[in-house]
Amino acid sequence: MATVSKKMTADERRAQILAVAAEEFALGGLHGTSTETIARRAEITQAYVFRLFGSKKALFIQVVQRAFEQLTGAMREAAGDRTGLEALSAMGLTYDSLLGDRTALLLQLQGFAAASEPEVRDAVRDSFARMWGTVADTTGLEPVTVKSFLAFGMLLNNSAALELRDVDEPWALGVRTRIQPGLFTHITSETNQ
Amino acid sequence: MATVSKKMTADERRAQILAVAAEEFALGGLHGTSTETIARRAEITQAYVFRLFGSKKALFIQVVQRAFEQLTGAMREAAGDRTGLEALSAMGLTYDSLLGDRTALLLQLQGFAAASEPEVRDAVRDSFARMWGTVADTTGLEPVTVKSFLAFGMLLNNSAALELRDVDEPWALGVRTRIQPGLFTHITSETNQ
DNA sequence: GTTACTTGTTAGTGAGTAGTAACATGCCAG
DNA sequence: CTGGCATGTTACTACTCACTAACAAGTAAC
Repeated sequence: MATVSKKMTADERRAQILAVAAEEFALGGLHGTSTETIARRAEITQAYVFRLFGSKKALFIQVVQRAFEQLTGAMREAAGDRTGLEALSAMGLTYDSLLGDRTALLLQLQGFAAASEPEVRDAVRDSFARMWGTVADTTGLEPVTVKSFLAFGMLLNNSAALELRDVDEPWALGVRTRIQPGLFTHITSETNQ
Repeated sequence: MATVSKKMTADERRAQILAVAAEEFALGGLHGTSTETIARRAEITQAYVFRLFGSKKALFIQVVQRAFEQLTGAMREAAGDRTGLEALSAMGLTYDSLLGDRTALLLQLQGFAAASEPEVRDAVRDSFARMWGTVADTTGLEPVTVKSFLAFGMLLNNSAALELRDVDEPWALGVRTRIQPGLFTHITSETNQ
């Protein structure tokens, strides 16, 4: 038999479901993905998904949170001991490199898009706050600079959704233009602080 | 009788449905909004929505396109005869002022989020390209500057989704920090062009 | 090898879904 | 005032959905 079909521990199964659900939710979002689809890809019954996660929304929130944590963790790691603009530069390169695996970027986007559900909104607020905090703390730079950095990240999420990699037009090239992080700090806020 | 219930022309009805659908799709997205909901709010039967728009996806695409056009048009109008940074500054103020009416911003977001559907993706690519073109043409500034400007726009969309207006924490204040557009041009691309 | 427990399935519910076809209603031109 | 057309509804289909309860199967300890 090709299918081994042994029993997993609940934790292993949860991890597997989270992985599958991440890919599906990234494309379909909260409402465009069915628990049946996720269950089928994990080769279990749909009922068991509910036993392990309680509800579809709860699963979605976990998946989105993990995506944020993955990105935030990767940036913190990339910065290492560096601070200031050097840290920001390292973070930027990491974030860019994640274009290869669009999943985490799309999950951020789906999190924002589903934020009209209060529980999702609260979770995403929290995750985004942590991401902001990480960038602010490790770089030690001004809020405006952090804002600029994250703004480019949000644009990157959207260009991942549009698959701009495949578009060869001037505007799409413009969106893909790399930013030189050394000059981030020249953006200043109106209220000089 | 309180309800007048006269017949409208198809064009009037279409306009009414588009208005209602905009509000609903802005919150629920393509898959989180039912045609039944839209029809009920427009006080017609759900079947008639299909007669006028063909499919839910077609209606969604029209709604998203109009949201992009609304924003793009408002920016072009705000710029007026101005060019360069003055035009960009005027545009930025307009975009910001739209935070009051979150609908158009959220619809952009929902358009990106539903872009795994090829028809949606193509439509949003097109709309976004037009927005890029408008900013690039009216300001005449470098691609990197246009990119920065639009990146802040994308962040604004997301902060509208999270209702950051209601959040009174440092990071949320940071996200709301206004950018001084005069210093946009100090962001440069890595590949000096 | 039986007990106790965890992992998993079967089978179903009730509600909601996008989309269709056939019919009704109001309105205007002649 | 009537014929024809545009506006709208009724009634339905075939299906999918999230979620539940009750039961089965594997596994580890003793």
